[in-house]
Amino acid sequence: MFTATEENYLKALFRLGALSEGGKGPAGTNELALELDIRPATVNGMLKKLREKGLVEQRRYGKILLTEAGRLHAVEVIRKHRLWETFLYEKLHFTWDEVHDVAEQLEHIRSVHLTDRLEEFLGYPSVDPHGDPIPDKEGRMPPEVRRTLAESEEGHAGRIVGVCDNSAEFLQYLDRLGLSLGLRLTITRHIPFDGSVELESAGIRMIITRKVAENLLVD
Amino acid sequence: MFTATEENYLKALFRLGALSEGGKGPAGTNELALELDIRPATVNGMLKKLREKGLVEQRRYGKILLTEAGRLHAVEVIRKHRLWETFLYEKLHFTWDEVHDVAEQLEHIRSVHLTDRLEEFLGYPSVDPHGDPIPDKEGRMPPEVRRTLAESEEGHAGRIVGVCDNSAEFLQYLDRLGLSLGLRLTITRHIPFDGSVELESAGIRMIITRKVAENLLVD
DNA sequence: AAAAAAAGTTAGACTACCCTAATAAAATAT
DNA sequence: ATATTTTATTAGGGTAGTCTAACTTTTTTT
Ligand SMILES: [Mn+2]
Ligand SMILES: [Mn+2]
Ligand SMILES: [Mn+2]
Ligand SMILES: [Mn+2]
Repeated sequence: MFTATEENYLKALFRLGALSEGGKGPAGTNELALELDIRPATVNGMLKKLREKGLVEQRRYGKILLTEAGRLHAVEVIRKHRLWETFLYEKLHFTWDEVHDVAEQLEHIRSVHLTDRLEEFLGYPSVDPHGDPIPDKEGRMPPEVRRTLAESEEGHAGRIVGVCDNSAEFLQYLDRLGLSLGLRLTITRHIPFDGSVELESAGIRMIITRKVAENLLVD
Repeated sequence: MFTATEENYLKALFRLGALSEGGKGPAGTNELALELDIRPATVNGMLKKLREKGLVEQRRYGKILLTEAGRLHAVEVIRKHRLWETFLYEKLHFTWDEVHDVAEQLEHIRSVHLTDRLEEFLGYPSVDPHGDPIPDKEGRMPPEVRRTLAESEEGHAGRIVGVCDNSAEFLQYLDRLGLSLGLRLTITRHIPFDGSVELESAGIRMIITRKVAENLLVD
């Protein structure tokens, strides 16, 4: 039905929020090209195909919107990606910085039966190893209404429920800092000087940079 | 390193026994084309590339032999294929006629770490759901010295340890006959008239056609 | 409103993989 | 030893996906 390449374009558009509602709004050719690390000229050609397949809507020189069919398929690929990441993490004991690259391949395996059995085998998980929600079979995904640590007020207590940046670089840094999903913490102070955030967890006080705080989600 | 297409060519050559020793000997272009269901002209072009990559040896108008590098990679792909089939069968409860098609996709996922962890997760299985041996990390595969039911003598008692034909059509037929891997049976009679084989298993007598008998392996 | 910058498109080329039709070489049969 | 058949190769063409360089349209700045 769809090639791995087409699926990656759809996923990138979804990530950029190219939805008629709920998202950041339509994306542009250059923006999409940047996201995919592919040249705009190439993206332009692929968009023609995606339009013809009814997966995106775009007027000449205009912005790109995912159609309902496009959105549904993007979510299906994201569902597979996150289920595979969960499998790698829970069953094969990959670390959370190792799962993404392999899931990037596994997400393109075509077999509805496989996806559903995998989901069952994993016990119908609701989030992947990075705290991202896993869409259900019908493409429903719980809306993410999570605040970053940077925008939570002083005194707030909660758990780390997700990360915004899934790069191995960032995740390994978190491991080094001793920060992982589910960790309970309290924000003790926002430091005005450089935006650093002071927090306390399990009786230990620590300071993280603003950049780290912006990429951590808390409940 | 290698594309999925290249891997399928190597696997087909291995299946045809294009080894310098142990196999049926070198394969021809047409034979390989038939195996892959691709036209000889196309195969001819791909062979040029495989030669340049040092995976096969072939003189102009000559037969095709896998090099050591080619053989090793073919076995690596077969290893992945059989491990995935085992995973689908053991963990996701696929039936033995459903596993092959999905494994045909999964075998091309690139990650040595994944293969090794999967093998560990499965408990280092020695055979896949069809009784075919699973090569180890170093590419060693126990030689298959198994006899078909058709060539075993009357009175022989043993277990079904494998099938020659992995098609869903054949495997579903076996299910219908109540024949599965590990089943103990005794050959009671070879019927000269049409080559059918009469056998007895768990106190039940049954007759299978010659074609079925030729595709069942016993120990 | 004109100039400059940014965004989007077109043209032409390349690799990977596939095809059919025609041709050349090798193997087999007469 | 030819003739026939089989096998292998070449020539030319197609789709998918990528690139660079040049060009056009839209947006932003002055
Ligand atoms: Mn991921
Ligand atoms: Mn992908
Ligand atoms: Mn198989
Ligand atoms: Mn394959």
